[in-house]
Amino acid sequence: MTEAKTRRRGAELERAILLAAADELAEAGYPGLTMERVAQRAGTNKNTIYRRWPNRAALGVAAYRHLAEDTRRPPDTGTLRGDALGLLRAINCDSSSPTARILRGLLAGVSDDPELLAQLHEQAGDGGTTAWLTLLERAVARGEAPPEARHPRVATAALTLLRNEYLTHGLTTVDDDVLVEIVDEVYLPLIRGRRTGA
Amino acid sequence: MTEAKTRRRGAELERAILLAAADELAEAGYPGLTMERVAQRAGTNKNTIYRRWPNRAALGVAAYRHLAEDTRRPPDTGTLRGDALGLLRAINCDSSSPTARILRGLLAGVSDDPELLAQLHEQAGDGGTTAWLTLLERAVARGEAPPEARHPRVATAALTLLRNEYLTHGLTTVDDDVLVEIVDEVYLPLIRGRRTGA
DNA sequence: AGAGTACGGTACGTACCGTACCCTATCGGC
DNA sequence: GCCGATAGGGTACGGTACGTACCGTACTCT
Repeated sequence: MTEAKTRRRGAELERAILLAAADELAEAGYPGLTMERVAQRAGTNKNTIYRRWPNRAALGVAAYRHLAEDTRRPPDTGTLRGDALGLLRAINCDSSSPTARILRGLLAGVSDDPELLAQLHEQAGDGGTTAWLTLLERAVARGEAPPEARHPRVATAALTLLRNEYLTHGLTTVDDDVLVEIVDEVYLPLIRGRRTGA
Repeated sequence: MTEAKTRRRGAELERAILLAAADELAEAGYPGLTMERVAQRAGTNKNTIYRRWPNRAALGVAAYRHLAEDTRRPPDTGTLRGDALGLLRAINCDSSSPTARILRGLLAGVSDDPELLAQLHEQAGDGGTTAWLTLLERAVARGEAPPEARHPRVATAALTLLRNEYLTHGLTTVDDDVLVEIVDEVYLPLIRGRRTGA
């Protein structure tokens, strides 16, 4: 029936598997990502999957890349506050429903594999560092922030606080009040306070 | 042989189970915490464990309380910088070897149980809020920090950054340089920046 | 056309969760 | 000091999922 088409190979098949895995991740989270279901959904079998990824965790991380497409183009609202809040809201929106749960599961699943954990960190964490830095650059150019503010750990502090909210509270979407609080009570004071001469 | 003693019951048995579970957690992490091993180590059987905790996640969270004894008495060094750094170092020390991995595993394992997640959050996260607030109070009293700094999200910002380091980098112990950077580049500027009139 | 390779199907071994069943030791009341 | 009720101990079981092995088959490349 549906098998009338030609047998897929190589990259095409690999994309199909990753797509199926990403769908399963979105529907059932990492704990619900089973090799058998992925194989069935992709119209293939476990054998083929294990030829490409050594275990479930590796497949999970690879599939996660397809879910967490980096859509972090920093907004340009004219003020640091607006930019920061906009970026947080964008992240909170597209990182909305299942992502936090999936990320928690993956973080646990790759506990014993430093390489996978590094991949995951690059994907979920510091992928956005440059966005935050350019956002700060603009604020510096406007004279709104001191040049000393351009520090990676400072730039991403707001993101770190937001991610902490996801990870420890188990929330899928953070209330907008929290985003405002992070920006007004932490991020902006932090930038202000990095002016030298204090 | 070793069974010559009397059969344990109630609280005594419960403590033995929790102790065994905590040991297993420390040795093999949450993924390695199996009911059978815990039962064997405690000298009992799964039956008895399931009479007390409904599932593995609940047992894991309960056992975690025994591992993460809250030893956060804020140090008193006379400066905010010294206090904050001391508290971070204390946390980094006793939260050293396996705790990050265990916490990652538990966070994932309780994903679908809000009550357990709340327990875990209370234990691992905001249990230290008061310590950070008293630390800030002293700084305010010394005139070293503005009164506006006494805000929960501000007070625990350093802890949040440290925990983020644990969770996303998979590190068991964070390098002291990172602690210094968190305090000097983020925490102290943040406190400074919360002075009004800026 | 033929060798080599990649895919598909399936069955298997292992591990572990959670449950059921039954026996036995201990406790509290009398 | 006996006796039912309760709680602990032992074991076996169903169910699920990971990861592996084996083998037949389609495709590719020369």
